[in-house]
Amino acid sequence: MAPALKEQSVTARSTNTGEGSGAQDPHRDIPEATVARLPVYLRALTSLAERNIVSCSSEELATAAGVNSAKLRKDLSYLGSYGTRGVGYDVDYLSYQIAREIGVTHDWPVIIVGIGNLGQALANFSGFSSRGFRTVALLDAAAPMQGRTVAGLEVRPFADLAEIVAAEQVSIGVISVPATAAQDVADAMVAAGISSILNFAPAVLNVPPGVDVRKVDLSIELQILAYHESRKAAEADETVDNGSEEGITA
Amino acid sequence: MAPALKEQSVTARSTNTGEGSGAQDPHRDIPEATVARLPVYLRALTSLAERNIVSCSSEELATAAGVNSAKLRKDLSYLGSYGTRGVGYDVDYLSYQIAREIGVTHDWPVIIVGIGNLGQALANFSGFSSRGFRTVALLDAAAPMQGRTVAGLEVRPFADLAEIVAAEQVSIGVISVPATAAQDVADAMVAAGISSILNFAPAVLNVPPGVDVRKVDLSIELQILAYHESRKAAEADETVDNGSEEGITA
DNA sequence: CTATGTGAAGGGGTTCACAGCC
DNA sequence: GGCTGTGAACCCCTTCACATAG
Repeated sequence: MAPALKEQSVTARSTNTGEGSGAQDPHRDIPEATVARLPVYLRALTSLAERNIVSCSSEELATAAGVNSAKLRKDLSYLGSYGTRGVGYDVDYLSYQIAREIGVTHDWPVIIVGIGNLGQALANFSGFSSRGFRTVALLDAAAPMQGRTVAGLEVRPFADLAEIVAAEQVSIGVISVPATAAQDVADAMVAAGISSILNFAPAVLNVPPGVDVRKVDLSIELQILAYHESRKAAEADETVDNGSEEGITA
Repeated sequence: MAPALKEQSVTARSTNTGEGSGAQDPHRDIPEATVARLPVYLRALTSLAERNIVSCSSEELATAAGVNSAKLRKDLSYLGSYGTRGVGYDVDYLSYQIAREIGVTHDWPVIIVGIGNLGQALANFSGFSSRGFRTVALLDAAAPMQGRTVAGLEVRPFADLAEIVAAEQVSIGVISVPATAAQDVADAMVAAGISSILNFAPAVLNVPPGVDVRKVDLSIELQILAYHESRKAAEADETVDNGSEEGITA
């Protein structure tokens, strides 16, 4: 599972017109936890489609997505009733509905700032360019990188950021620079008009309200694993120490 | 209090062995959400220490970590009382206590399987080798990669996995192979004795109970951003449409 | 008087179990 | 009969507010 999914925006504009009646809201608000799983369902559906499966039950889709079926059905219920009782879901139809809800029926232009080892890997990552995103520019502040071609794109100077964002209507930026430079890059991105940032630098970013930041942090993930690994080791020791403790031994 | 003993599963799978008995002392159980933030606090503390700050309040540390102070204090309270009322926290002391709780007072050996663009970036990532982890081997199934040196380590055949894991006592593995190969790699890792996996492949992994899997998925993160970005656009349109904000439209 | 540590209240998310429809 | 869609119970996490200690 992805890291804790708190963190996201402050955009929290209460769109709640609410007052008075139960009038249908313009946009249902989907729980954040559900939003984080929709892409997983979409991928599972794509995988089923590739195997020429046209229809599936909530149980099957849930298994493919790695969740339980109750959760899957509850999640899908926030989008609407796209299944057929007693039958299941049409793979293509549900795929489209989820893609539409996420907003990836058309491609989003994305820029990557920081073309070091990680930035190059991201630029080459096919998943980027396939599922709803198109890398339109690579930027780096270091002169040696500039002008080189990575993944078919020329690396351009960081100073061109604002110009590119405006020209290509970019609203999503990826930061893969060292931690010390991350805040400056974020500031420049926000100033240029970007309102969603995916941050790979191990640094806390300060951004104004209305800008979303998601963080991917390798060493944090490893440390979380280490914590549980430590406990496993401790438990094993304990079990050896006082062999019993558990009644089921019989 | 001794809440349910139910071992929660951290990540996707891993229904831990329901260790019975209500022994509470051995290891207090720290909420998963808190565990996920401890590494963030540790990094913030390290950052403070580098600036020669020896003491800090919960407010200062919380700001550095990007959370609010109430949450920080609550989190730290699960570890014990390591602060001084009316004063704050000693940076070095608290750092050590958190590192000890996470289990990163000594380095964990890690192997990386799949030395493509991403694998090479991970191997070169200094954060890996600094904060409690040491990359001991790089493996790849493709002959052309084998024997090459990446980040000072020779790339070895995937077939050597079990041997290396045993020799180096590896319990944490990183998967950076294409999605189609990920499950096979995971199976081999588990068979070799690895019990924690960090998965970069866009695939759902099935692992037996007791094995932890954490997933880092680039396109999922982007899609979550896209969802919010779509809504921002929709809201902006709306605002333009019916210029009035609230209006009961009498 | 200051800032930590913590019961208690409040909100979300997951799970259950069944009503509703095919 | 089977499977979806969903209210309700349950549980965890966050936030508040203050007792507590220096």
